[in-house]
Amino acid sequence: MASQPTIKNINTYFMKVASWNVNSIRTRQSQVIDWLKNNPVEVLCLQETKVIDQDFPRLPFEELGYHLYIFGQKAYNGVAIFSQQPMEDVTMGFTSIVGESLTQEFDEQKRVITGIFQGVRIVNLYVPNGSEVGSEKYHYKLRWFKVLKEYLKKILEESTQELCVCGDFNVALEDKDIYDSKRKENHIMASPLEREALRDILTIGLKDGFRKFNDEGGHFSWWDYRTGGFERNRGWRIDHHYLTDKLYEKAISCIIDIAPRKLIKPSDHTPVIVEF
DNA sequence: ATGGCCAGTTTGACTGGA
Repeated sequence: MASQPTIKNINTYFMKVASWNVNSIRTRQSQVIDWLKNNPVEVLCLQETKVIDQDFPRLPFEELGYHLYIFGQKAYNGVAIFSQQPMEDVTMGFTSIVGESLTQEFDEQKRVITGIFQGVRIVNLYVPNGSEVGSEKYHYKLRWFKVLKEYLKKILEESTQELCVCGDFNVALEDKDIYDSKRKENHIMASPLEREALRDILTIGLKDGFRKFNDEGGHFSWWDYRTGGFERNRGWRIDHHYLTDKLYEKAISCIIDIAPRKLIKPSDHTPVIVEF
């Protein structure tokens, strides 16, 4: 776990932003509440909430003092941001940022939410899974990344804020982000075109917060339910925080908290927390 | 070597996840 700010860095401590694909907020409600009590992060970005907005369990999180910004749909996808103070300029989906001509096929799936917290623009993403390399869903994922780049470019052009772009990217950028990379060379989430699409987005000026602090392999944020994956540490690092330069320089930690993955009936993902 | 689990809905059978 990340330590509390020390004397040395206390003047630079500003906030923690966590990202967690919970695989249904209703099923994981009590785990998220418990986690927030132990980890009172300023901002929590959730993915795969899997519930329409009117059925989202707001109250228990509001009772913890959080403001909720939610963008959900029935059964699939769904993103949310919880924040300890109100956020400004909250926007759901791609369309209002980049216009309808690019995004018609994308905003039916609720995967994008952004807002400004204490002068930092938070972008919370649930990138399409892609199913299998070469499938229709795979090509949808690649097109989605192209629109994401336009979206982020537009946000960067139009704002003075630094960006924290986080979420479930469904891409492991490097071989060391996968437990057995040699056997996954053209696997979904590791294929060259997916990695190229994500790397291309990062060229607009974003850096991986986790890799500021850790060069090692073997650090994962998702483990398959089916394979006994967690027990064998057969995982992937696919949940990321990408930061613009000043935030990257300011960052003082980025850690993966594997404790929730050890619980009974866990999400298959576990939270990742950046502190700056 | 293979496939294995989980959540939600279309419910005891599908889709989608990754």
